[in-house]
Amino acid sequence: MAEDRRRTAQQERVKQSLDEADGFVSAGDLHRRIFAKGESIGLATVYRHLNAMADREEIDVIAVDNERLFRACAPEDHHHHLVCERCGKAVDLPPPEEAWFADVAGRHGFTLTRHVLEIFGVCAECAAASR
Amino acid sequence: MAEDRRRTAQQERVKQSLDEADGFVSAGDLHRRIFAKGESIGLATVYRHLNAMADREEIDVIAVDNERLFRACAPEDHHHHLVCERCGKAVDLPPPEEAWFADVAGRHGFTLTRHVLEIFGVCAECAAASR
DNA sequence: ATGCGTGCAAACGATTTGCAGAGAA
DNA sequence: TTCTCTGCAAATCGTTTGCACGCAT
Repeated sequence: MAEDRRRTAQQERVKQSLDEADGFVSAGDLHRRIFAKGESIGLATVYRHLNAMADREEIDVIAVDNERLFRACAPEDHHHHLVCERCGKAVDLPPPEEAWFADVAGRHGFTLTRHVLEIFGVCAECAAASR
Repeated sequence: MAEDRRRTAQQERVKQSLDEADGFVSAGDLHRRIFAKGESIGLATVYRHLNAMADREEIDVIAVDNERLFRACAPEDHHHHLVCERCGKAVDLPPPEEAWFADVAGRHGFTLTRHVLEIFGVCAECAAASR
């Protein structure tokens, strides 16, 4: 069954780092973050755990440009982010428009299953630093 | 400027084949379709035109898994789609909320660079077929 | 001891780029 | 002629996989 999985340090590192990262991160990002914490892991292993968790639907995945971004899935506090492309800082966004999605979907005869919204930009500090 | 572009047969082939393809197609698909019509073109050239048109926002691009899909699209009905998870059918979404992104970003001191919005669901037909 | 999990490097598929030659202006 | 566009092949990039070894069970 699905329960013959082993509990390992790497498993934990990937999951924890993904939790710490607020918002979407790429596999490479995550790998870098883990090393930044002084811990070690192979890039391939990061991918393997990321894919495994995605298969089990424990995390969210979106495809952007030529890479995939992963995010710890927290169904309850489902909200969106405004992410700084320079420093990675993320700001939570209020979900007032949440209903709009279901509305639009329904208007086109669709049954809504999931949606993803991420906004990227450059925060005031980074903008000031680069000039 | 933008007007020192030359008009070539390849340019036309890419654009026309994209028009003929109903829905989203990958660069490789398009390349194959062009050959299927007895015409010829280099794969790199297909990519170059696809990217050029995408930059000019003459076509739509969505990232799925590890590849990008392109589709002919009128400049007015800008971005964002409602995608059926079963059959892949994509419906355009009106952009009335477009301004909301820049607004929210600005309110947090961010300079907007790009945003990702994906809405997935099951279309009426697929919903009916699966029951 | 048994076999899943890991690291490394090679393999891969999609996309990009360098460069010399072809063709539009 | 001039200078952009094209084709081909090599180069990148993100991701996956083969294989031998280590470690959890």
